[in-house]
Amino acid sequence: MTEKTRAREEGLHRSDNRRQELMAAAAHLFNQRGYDATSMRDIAREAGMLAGSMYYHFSSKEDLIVATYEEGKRLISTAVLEAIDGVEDPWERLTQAAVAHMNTLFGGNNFSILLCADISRTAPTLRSRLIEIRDSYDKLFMDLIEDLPLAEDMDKGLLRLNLLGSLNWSTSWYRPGGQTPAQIGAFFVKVMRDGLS
Amino acid sequence: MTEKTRAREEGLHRSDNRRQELMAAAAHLFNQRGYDATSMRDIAREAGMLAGSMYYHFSSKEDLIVATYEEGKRLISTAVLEAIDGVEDPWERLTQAAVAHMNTLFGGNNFSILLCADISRTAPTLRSRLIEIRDSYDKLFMDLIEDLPLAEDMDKGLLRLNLLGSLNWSTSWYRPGGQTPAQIGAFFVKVMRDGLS
DNA sequence: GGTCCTAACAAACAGTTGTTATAATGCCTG
DNA sequence: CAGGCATTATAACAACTGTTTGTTAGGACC
Repeated sequence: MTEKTRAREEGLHRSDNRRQELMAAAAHLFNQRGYDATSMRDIAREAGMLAGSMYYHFSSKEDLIVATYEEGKRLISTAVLEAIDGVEDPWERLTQAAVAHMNTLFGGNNFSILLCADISRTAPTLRSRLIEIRDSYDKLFMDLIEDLPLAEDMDKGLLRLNLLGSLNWSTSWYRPGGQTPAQIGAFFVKVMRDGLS
Repeated sequence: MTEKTRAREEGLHRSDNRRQELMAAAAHLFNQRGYDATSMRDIAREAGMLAGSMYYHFSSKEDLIVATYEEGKRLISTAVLEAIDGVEDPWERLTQAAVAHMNTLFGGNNFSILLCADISRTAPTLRSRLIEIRDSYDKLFMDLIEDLPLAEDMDKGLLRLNLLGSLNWSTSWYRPGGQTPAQIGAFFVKVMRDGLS
């Protein structure tokens, strides 16, 4: 009663909970099998409803995909921004960003890791929506690299792709047990800064 | 006549040509849309035959996928081995390998680039077959990095993942017009060697 | 108490999927 | 010319796809 009322006052309906549950189920399956191999029925089953019922919450599979992707961007953006807040040294900022990036990816949240999946093979209409979301996240790293004290002619766009490539590729090989995600992130930045020789 | 005869003597049938054509069509579509979104009918149409007829050449879609993947590994392995042949300096060997890697990926061959697709979301039985193939290619780079003059406690496995991550991730963003694939490959190795500061 | 909104079920839609069995073609050899 | 084999076409299969529709139960609100 009172709970319902409070929820209502905050503009939340019961459907917002179920919506979140659907997104969680979807993100989980998307990570496990990919977008194509995950059917609406699979997602619905994991969330405890039937496929048709999902269309009350999401008007299409594409919209559901975009919603999970956007949630992933929201979570990882927040984490990175918090991590660099107050840090002054440009290299330290990049390091902390990479660490937060990795910690978020492998911290158990099923959403952010979706941002690291290759989307170049998805359907064009979906792809363009996802690209826009990810670009807005990548911009964070672009700014961090822009602030580094580098030679004038250094290709900073290529540097960003260099680092994000290493970091994101980790989603295809990382398994718990060895180096922690934070160590891996810091290591990649350190190698980029200091080199090996 | 004589051509046919010679082909026959070498154990080649007409089907070997068609098999290659099917693999080429498959690789092209796999790159464009991914494995799941590419149907056997799509591949057959591009090769000028009907879906059912493909099963004379490949006993399943999975086998066709594995065949294209393996062909990709064969091509890029050959290119890298040729590139480092005779080169002595360890860093130069790694550089030449990275350059050959990139040149092969973006050199118009539709097979090798398949090796850079994330396969962690494919069906388990297929995945294990693909992993085996790619591992045998990655080993080339493992050896190259093993030969670098590095500190004793340096994690060389992580270095390989660092470099291959950057290189392979390029398949998700590279477009002709800017730096050439060769320049990108050499740049990533140079950054790893010398750092930025 | 009647009305509307929320949320879900149940069933079906038309189209696509990988795959198979069978039949037809066409070329090479004898 | 005949026989056989290599290669393709044809047609169908069961299962699955995203989505739509009609319906229903339960609260909330006037």
